Amino acid sequence: MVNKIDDFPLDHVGWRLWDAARIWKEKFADEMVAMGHDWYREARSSVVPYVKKEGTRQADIVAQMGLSKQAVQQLIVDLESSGILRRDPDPNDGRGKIVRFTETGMAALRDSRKAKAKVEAEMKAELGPEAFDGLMETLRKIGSGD
Amino acid sequence: MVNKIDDFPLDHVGWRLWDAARIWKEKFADEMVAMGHDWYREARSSVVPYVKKEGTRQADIVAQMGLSKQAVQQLIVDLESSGILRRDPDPNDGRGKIVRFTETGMAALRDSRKAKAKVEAEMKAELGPEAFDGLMETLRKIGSGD
DNA sequence: GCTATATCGTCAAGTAGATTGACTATCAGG
DNA sequence: CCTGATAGTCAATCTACTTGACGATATAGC
Repeated sequence: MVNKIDDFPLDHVGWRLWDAARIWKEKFADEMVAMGHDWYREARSSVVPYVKKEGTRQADIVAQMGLSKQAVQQLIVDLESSGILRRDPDPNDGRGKIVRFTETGMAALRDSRKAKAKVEAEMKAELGPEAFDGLMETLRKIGSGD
Repeated sequence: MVNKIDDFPLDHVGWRLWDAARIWKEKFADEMVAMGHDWYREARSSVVPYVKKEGTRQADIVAQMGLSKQAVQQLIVDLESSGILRRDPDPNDGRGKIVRFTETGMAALRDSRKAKAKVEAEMKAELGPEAFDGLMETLRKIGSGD
């Protein structure tokens, strides 16, 4: 029987954005786990969108993720030992390594797209297509303004 | 000269929401630091909105934050040693403690409202009032649907 | 009252996801 | 070739949590 907070309401954009993002991630993770991807853990998978089908240089992933190279490496190593990614030496640069999906990783990727599509569809249904599109447009504006 | 990611685009609701939330928090934190609140650090302050002016029982904060009581305690202890919060024994419950703002904390709170208002105003100006209100409405719908 | 059980806060230790620092190997430009 | 920058690695640390164990107090049932 806890009183509602009235003094310092959480009903402001910042909190709402954060909460909506949290809900999305939760639903997505649930979908992934439901499809059998127990390896899927929030942050460990954050590197996945940056790996291209042809493979991506580790340094490029670092540059795009905005994390330290050590942090990115840890994520990659984890996904490597989970059998999702593998790394080959870069033929054009003796220092570099190319990060690629394994076959398992490709399958996981296909499932992650399904999961994403499903969560998006649910949200679209809940909000209505116009509101959903409006949301996307507004969010893009926020992201590009920075 | 990094290629743009085209295979696995990040332009979907989940990522956009997360990114917008991140931008908001960043701006807010910047404002707080600009006002001299160096103590302000993202997570440590997450407990602040749950503390009412009259004081709030620690257990109630725990219940509302959705974290373990130990985690909440750590946050409170940190803010206590930063001089923002203080704790008194609950007169109605020998086990309990009441969390309150110190004078410093009240001042910080007033500034945090200013910061929030400023960031919101900026966002409203950037997006236009209709888009901003639409955003809020949509986000509330997402939050309540869960 | 008395006892069983639950709740409140605390202490301690462990984990996940990041950080910084130090190092080796390699590359690219004078 | 040196010189300096870049790519990746290893190790230690930090922060924000977690779970487990515990003592003190409160509450319900008898």
